[in-house]
Amino acid sequence: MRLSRMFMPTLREAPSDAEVVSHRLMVRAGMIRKVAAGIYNILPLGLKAHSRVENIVREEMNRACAQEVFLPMVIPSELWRESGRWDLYGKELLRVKDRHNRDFCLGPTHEEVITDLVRGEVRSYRDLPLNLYQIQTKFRDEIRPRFGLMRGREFIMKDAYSFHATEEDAESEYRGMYDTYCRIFERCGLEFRPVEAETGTIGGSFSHEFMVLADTGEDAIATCDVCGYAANVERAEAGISVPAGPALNRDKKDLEMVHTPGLKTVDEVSGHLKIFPDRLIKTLIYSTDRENVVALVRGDHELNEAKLKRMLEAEWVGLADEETVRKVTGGPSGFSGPVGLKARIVADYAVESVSNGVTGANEADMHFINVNPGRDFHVDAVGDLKMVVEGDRCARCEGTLAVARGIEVGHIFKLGTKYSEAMGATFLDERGKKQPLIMGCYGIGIGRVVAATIEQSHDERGIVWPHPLSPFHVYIVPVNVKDDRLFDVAEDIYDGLNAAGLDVLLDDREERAGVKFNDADLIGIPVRITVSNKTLDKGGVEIKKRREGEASMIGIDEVTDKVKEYIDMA
RNA sequence: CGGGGCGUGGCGCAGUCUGGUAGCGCACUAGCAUGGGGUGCUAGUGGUCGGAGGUUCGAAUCCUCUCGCCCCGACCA
Repeated sequence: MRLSRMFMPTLREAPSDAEVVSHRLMVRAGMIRKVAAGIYNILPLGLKAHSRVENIVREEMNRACAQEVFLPMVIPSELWRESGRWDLYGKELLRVKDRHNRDFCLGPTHEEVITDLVRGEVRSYRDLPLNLYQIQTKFRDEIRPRFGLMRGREFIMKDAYSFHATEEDAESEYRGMYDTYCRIFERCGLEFRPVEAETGTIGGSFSHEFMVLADTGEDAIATCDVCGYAANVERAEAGISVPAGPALNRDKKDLEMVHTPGLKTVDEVSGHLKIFPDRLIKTLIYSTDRENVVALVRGDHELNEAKLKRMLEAEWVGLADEETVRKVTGGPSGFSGPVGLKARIVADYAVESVSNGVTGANEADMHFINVNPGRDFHVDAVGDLKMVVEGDRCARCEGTLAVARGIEVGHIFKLGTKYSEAMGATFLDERGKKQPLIMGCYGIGIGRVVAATIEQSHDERGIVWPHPLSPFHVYIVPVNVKDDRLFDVAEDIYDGLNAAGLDVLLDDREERAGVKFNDADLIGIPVRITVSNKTLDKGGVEIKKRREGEASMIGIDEVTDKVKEYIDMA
């Protein structure tokens, strides 16, 4: 490709709304342009990077015997009503009406469509197993799109769905996809980590996320360096830590009510009473799809709603509104406590070991002190409810958890029969018995892989593409296109590299060398060949690797071999 | 959805408080020079000041409404 013909509008400055480095660099390199919040045009350079990722994904999915299909983006509401998600998915589901006033949605994910397709065709266990995937545009009306392609509303995703006759087959497919995903991200040149994850609105029995490690990541992951346990903090189990000795042995004093005017937060109350926050019992009133519950965590801990939801086996949980708080506790929010409550009370393990603690008194501006679990209030269920933090004990071994940030680029789910049962997708087994299909689903955010790559691989001058994802292999800079001698050599090299099957960008613009060097660094092509009279006089051209600082001289006839050698070894 | 902020040429911004003929840098066009890290000089192109309504002799500037975008929050009682 000749740069003079390429639509690659590079920018010296980034738009002020671009915050993270991948977003800034993608805009500056002319890879993307914004159309609306979370909605982008993808320009040639950006599309080439996307294609590189897609091709790797295709190759590996095909190798794993998955087959590519292409499903519609506009989906009739009936399918979503069948699965129950029309009502459950919430505002992220963009709903539209057609001219007949019928409801449709823009597909944020395709379990319904694929299940509908498969239930119509698959009759027998002989038709199984099946793994179908597509690479397609998804739309999720995100609450707050940001960071360019990292959290867009419209984005390109590879999603695969598998169907099996037995649990064993389904789990073996899940493990197969796990391996396939590892291979995909390794081939992309990413530093990543698979972690145990929450299943969210997709549902299913268990799942793993594939996280690219990056400080700008929106997810936090907890890892144990002793046993290798790794999980999204939304999911991560907390080990039961042994409370400090004196706390256990403290004499139980009499319950007492104290005046705490206007003091609601843990910090305010503990500051006022001059005690550590771990003496407080934080009392959270939750509404769920079936009842209101009281959840207790220690004052210095945070509640993990996903854990609460699982413990309660609820469809959804959410903090209760003021009115509900009053109904449950009899007092205003900010002064809730478990003492005397009739509602169901669940508590984190750590709450049990608080003695002579502090809680709200279910009365405005009042707290109890010297509260003791068991004596002053009952707990219906105890479990792991806290959000893990750096330094917590690992739940699986004696190690300690570290918390790092990551970008979720892939997610695999063992779905089970959630969709097949809801939508009547069944097959006949060997004995002629009707069974629901056992499903799995496996997603990769293509654009996120691109963004995460840049997030992980850049310097102050621009992008530094890992070879497999780079839009071009080589960038040729003739320092002066008006000099025929030099430009002819550049064109010969260009032809030679093209003939060798490489993707080459020839900067034939009438720009100064400095401009070209800066653009070359910005768009991050792995190899740069500079053609100038200075080097031609010494019988060669200059080769510079984007990842390395120093350039070196090579003979003109060596260029193709040297470039191939460098590109292939990555 | 709550709070805050911003909409002025393609991009980055000043001007708004205190109303008086719309400005800077980059980019773009032409010419000359230059030709290894965003070069110099000269001459240019390009703006309904997000939109609608109002106040005023006069509005980018004041008032009302509206649209869009960004940031924070929307879980710690």
